[in-house]
Amino acid sequence: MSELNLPIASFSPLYEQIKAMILASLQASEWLPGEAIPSEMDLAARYAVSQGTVRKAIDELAAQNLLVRRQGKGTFVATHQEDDWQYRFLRLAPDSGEKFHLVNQFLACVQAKASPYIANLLKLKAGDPIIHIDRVQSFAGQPIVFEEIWLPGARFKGLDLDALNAWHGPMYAFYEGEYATHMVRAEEKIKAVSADETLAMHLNLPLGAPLLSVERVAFTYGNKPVEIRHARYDTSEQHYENKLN
Amino acid sequence: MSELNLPIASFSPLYEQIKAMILASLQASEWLPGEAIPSEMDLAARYAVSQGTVRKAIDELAAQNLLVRRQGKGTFVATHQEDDWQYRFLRLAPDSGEKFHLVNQFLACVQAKASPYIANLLKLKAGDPIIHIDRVQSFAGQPIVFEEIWLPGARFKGLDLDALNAWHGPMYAFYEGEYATHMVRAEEKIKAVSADETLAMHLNLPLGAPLLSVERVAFTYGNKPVEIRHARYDTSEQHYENKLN
DNA sequence: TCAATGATGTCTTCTATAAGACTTAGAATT
DNA sequence: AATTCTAAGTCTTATAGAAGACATCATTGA
Repeated sequence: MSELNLPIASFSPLYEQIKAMILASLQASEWLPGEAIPSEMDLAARYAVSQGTVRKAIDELAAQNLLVRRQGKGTFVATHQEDDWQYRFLRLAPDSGEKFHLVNQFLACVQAKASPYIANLLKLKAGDPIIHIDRVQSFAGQPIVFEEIWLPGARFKGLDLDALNAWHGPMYAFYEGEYATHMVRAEEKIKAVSADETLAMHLNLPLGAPLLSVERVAFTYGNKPVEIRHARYDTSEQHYENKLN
Repeated sequence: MSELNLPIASFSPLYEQIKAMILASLQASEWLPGEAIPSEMDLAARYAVSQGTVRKAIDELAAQNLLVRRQGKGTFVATHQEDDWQYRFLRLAPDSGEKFHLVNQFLACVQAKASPYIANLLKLKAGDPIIHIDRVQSFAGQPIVFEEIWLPGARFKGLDLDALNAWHGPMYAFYEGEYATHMVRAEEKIKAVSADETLAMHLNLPLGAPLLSVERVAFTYGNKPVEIRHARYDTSEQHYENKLN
């Protein structure tokens, strides 16, 4: 059924088509992060397929962490404003195994023009307006993370140091609440580097100390890159954790 | 149905019970890596449930990379002896983006007694026999990886330098073929360190050069740890790649 | 009287099954 | 040699009922 009224993905299985349509609604902000989407039955009626077909579509979106299912309650749009999502993108952990809470200090937030390198990663044109943030994060009084962030100026209009300092919580919750930008996934490239003068100063380490360099590109819906980060971790007392499946 | 003849997981959904039973067969080597398992229909008959229920169990095992489905052909036990699995556990990639093939050189393979640290990770007793391997891997003539490997002596009886040198291919394919040990998943802890004298020598770098330290624990079926690795990567021309979802 | 308890209804996702479509590969036919 | 057929596998879709969450409302007990 319903092959005629579907402009996209006409020759794929029904549940793939449903998946694409739900994704489109998500991307169009028809349902906002944290909100419930219509029930499986409602969606089945809307798309004129069975509940099980909608279910399979939702299953895959939930597997990608775009949706969150709660039996008996409903299915919700994933949000970074939840406690258990604080550390979804932070793989750094203390060697001791204890929980850790990083304290944030923003050093700068300036408007600038995109370098060719940054422009390329963010799919902008060199010279387009961007916002550049510097921050240090500390644990137990010790500065541990030095991080630079680049954001497209168009999407994050008005972001300045005051706005950042007024916010208390994870960065991605901030983007979501203030700039309607939900991060879906990210790619990281990790290297070992030596502390230069600036890094040594900010992280309170000797010149040449080994640091973990983590370059991240983060994406919203539709594989759109919207944030570049370059972090340097002092890994003398902590490590980057990764699971391979 | 069939609650009486199931010793394990009696109060979980049927498909979970099936999943556990398939997993048990896998662990017991009833079907070997690379082989096809019985068809969904056959398994359904065997466990006296419907094909769809078996399917859901297999789906989850396939999602964990324990099984591989091939439409029209069958479902197969995952194996490391496949081309596309060469790089499943190797996250190092050249900055340039090109494909790379690492050339292996084994330096040592000795029998020893487990230190408390290694014993703990491998769930052995300190002093139990282990095998300790040193190797260097090169790309384009340059040594890039220095790696130490610890294996439980009991499981890898007879492994020596000759056996290693006779093998040409990925390590995990070797374990699978020669020691009936299939790796299922791994955990890595990553740090930045400075090259000491030994490392500088092996990797042809100045003393104190920054290196990526990667400590891995690898597990077979049943969450059994069977390999410890401590690698040091020279990341001046390559990086460790990671995707966050 | 009032608060705590328990039954009930409704809306949700979750589980299980069945039927037919699609894929693959090899045998049979032309 | 190319084509068609067939058998055996997985994949897709639909349906029915079970199970969880929660609000409502009646009942109970002090």
